[in-house]
Amino acid sequence: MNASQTTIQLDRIFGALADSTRRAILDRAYRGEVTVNELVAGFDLSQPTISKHLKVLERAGLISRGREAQFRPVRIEAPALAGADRWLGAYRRLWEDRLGRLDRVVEDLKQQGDA
Amino acid sequence: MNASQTTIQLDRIFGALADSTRRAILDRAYRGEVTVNELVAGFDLSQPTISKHLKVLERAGLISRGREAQFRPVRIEAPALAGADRWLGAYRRLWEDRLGRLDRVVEDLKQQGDA
DNA sequence: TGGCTATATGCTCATATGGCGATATGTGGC
DNA sequence: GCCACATATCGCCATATGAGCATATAGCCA
Repeated sequence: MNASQTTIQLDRIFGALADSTRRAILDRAYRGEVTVNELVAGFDLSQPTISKHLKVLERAGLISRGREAQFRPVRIEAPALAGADRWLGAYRRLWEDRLGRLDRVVEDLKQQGDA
Repeated sequence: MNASQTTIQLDRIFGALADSTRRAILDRAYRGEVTVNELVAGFDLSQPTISKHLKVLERAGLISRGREAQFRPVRIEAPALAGADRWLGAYRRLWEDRLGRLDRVVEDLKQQGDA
């Protein structure tokens, strides 16, 4: 199951997403390219701290950095997010489709039967 | 964006998913209820270590524990996974639909134009 | 060149995490 | 009540993470 992304990549992707500041940075990058200082202005964290978060996101492949003069604009990267989405997608039938709901009913009945 | 899950819950969910052992435990629980010792047998990790992983998963709401005699069977929980999926879903247009692909083309052109 | 601005890196600190072995707790069966 | 088995918790270690301040690097512009 989920052979398309390496284990370590998924570790990094989910690890990067496990922090609200980094998720907020992604939200911001989703709306368009953004510079480090713009992020610093928006987050009430020091510039080095933001840079460190960006490094985590970059290492996970969730963002890439451009180079425009002395700016290093942050751009969101779809493939890593798509990888996480693909991993989660394998479980989607648990809550999404008719078959999944039916499974849950069966599970619940089994639970109650055992109790 | 993504108001349905609290920040801390998402921190825990993604944090729990950021470990390959825990993802493998979920894979296993997805195929049906499983006991701690069954997991220990399958993972080449000590029983306390597995229990600790289970605690992380439980705290994130990704599993729940039953009680059948002296067993505490592990059951996968859809809502937390669905929460993570919903969060990721907000970005899905980046890689999935026609509009997303068009956006990417525009972005790329803009990039090249700026370079 | 020199100075200004944007960003990165080094250091330190406090806390979190993953692993282990040893041991405690809980539950069913004799 | 006691034993055996399943699971949880404790204490410990090594390493990782997030934060800050101070400082270094890098690119523009005068």
